[in-house]
Amino acid sequence: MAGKLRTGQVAKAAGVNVETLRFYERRGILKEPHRRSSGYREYPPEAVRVVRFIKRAQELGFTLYEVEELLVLRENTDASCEQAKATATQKMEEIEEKIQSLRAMKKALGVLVKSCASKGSVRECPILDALDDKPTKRARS
Amino acid sequence: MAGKLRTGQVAKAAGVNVETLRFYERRGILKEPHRRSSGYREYPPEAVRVVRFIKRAQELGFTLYEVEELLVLRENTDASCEQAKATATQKMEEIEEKIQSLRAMKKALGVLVKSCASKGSVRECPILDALDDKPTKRARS
DNA sequence: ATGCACCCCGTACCTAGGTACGGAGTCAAC
DNA sequence: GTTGACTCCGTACCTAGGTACGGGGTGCAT
Repeated sequence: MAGKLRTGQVAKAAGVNVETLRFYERRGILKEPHRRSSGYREYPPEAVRVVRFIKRAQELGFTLYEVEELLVLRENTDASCEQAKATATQKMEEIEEKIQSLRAMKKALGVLVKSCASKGSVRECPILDALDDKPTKRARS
Repeated sequence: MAGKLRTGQVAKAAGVNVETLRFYERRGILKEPHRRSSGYREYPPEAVRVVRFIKRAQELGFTLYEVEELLVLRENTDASCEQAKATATQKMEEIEEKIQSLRAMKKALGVLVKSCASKGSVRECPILDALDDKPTKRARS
């Protein structure tokens, strides 16, 4: 059950093109699927989710390398547990900082919209302030 | 008060290199500063904040083009207000979706860390699920 | 009035992340 | 058993976002 998928099907379902799958495979971010005797790749349905994850994570500002780290965590839950835990914890912090920045940006845009809606002009636009005390390097403790 | 800055100073303060400033200027994302009679650029202190904003926004997954849109909003608060409002509102939605995705990712990592801390292995890692139903169209509140 | 750091500009080059090409083999429906 | 869509692989090419180079001018402290 749960048919195996071929490259074209995975690509279409995930919204990427076939060459991208091969590219990810070469990069090691997508692991090599089983092959038929003909050489055709046969992906498990999960592959689609992996690829979608990759694309979404990229939109969130993660590099392929970082995405790979995240995916490794996924498999790696028994071996080198402490290591994995440390990585995960650190990623969580990074993610939290991104969330904070995005919240600030959203808020700043909200202010713009509102001032725009009510009256004409706003001096001192808040957008720059939004990311000004950037949590970029480390959230201040 | 508040001296004008030269390229090197802005670059250093913002953590980029000088060529990057020129590159942004060519791209139109950083507007051309005043020049001395010698041809030297003189930036207002705010330029540093603009550049930092650009860098941070990129880390949040925005392209330079998108960053430009955001920066344009900043200046554009009187003219074509309705237009600006629409753009801002749409960006806010996009940002909210990113926040949702990041929250989901963070939570998934939390599960990993916990399961890792307590016992050995976890089947069915939650990371993929995190972005699986990406909030692209329907953010769950 | 010289030295050294800094700036100018144009142009070439680089990395990340794909995309496209093209000749050959495979699958399945007709 | 042929046809048309799909897949294989290697290699070349492309876009975004910078970086580096190099020859020449500037600023200012000594």
